[in-house]
Amino acid sequence: MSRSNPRVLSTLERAGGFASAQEIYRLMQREGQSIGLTTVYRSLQSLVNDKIVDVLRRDDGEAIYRLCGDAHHHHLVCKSCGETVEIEGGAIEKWARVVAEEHGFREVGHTAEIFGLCSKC
Amino acid sequence: MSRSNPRVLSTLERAGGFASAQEIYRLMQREGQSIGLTTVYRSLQSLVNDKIVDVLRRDDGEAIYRLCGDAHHHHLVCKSCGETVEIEGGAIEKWARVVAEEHGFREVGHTAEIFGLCSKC
DNA sequence: GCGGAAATGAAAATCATTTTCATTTGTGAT
DNA sequence: ATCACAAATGAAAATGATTTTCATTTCCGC
Repeated sequence: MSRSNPRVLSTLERAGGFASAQEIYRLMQREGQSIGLTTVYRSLQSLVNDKIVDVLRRDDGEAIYRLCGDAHHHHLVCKSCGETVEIEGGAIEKWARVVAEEHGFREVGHTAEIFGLCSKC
Repeated sequence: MSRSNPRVLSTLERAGGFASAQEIYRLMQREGQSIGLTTVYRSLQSLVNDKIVDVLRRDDGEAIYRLCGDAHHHHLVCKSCGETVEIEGGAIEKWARVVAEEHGFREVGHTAEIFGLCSKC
């Protein structure tokens, strides 16, 4: 077994609590930290086992890791220029919980994103 | 551009309307149908573009393709067994529209998915 | 039939992720 | 300090899904 390398968790936090393994690796490289990709993967794996972070999937299938219990938010993204606004999702949280309960689901999470054209585009 | 090979759609239907590209390919092989993996991927891609099938992700990141009615809906997916329930998202629709308007966005769309463990898992 | 566009598929390329394995580091006992 | 051994590390190879390339085949309209 292996333990999580604390620098990985710290980097994930610094990344906004939301990043892929590759991104964390590149970020650490750029910061001059010496670490192997293998260790990044192993540390994330271990953080997931310990339920310190959550795994989600991007649309392209890449795994993204998110700090658990992080007040999570959603994104409003411009299709054209990519401008992104972080938004609260109070309504969504409740909707997800209610719908899941109705169908007997437990340990529920969700993803939601809104996209459109921003006022400038 | 390429059109969907009808045998791919037919196989997806026969598979219970829920399968990965690799599974569809293997299934067709086993049935003695001659087809290339590339064509399977291309056909599925095209079916997705035409909104005849939906793409979801298994826990391991593999893409699974699923027949779906064309009414806009969301999914409640079991993280463990993949069971999927189609759900109405009335609350989401409104939320997305309101939030987008607040930030001056137009031509708004959204994605939303709920995942958890179903009662059997 | 002829010619070009679309479809096909084998093989190579890509990319995230996992595995292997040899090396390094940390720790506890002596 | 030193020895012994477990845990951690990371480079490189392996894996597996998906995409790309490209040469060949099939289809269709003329």
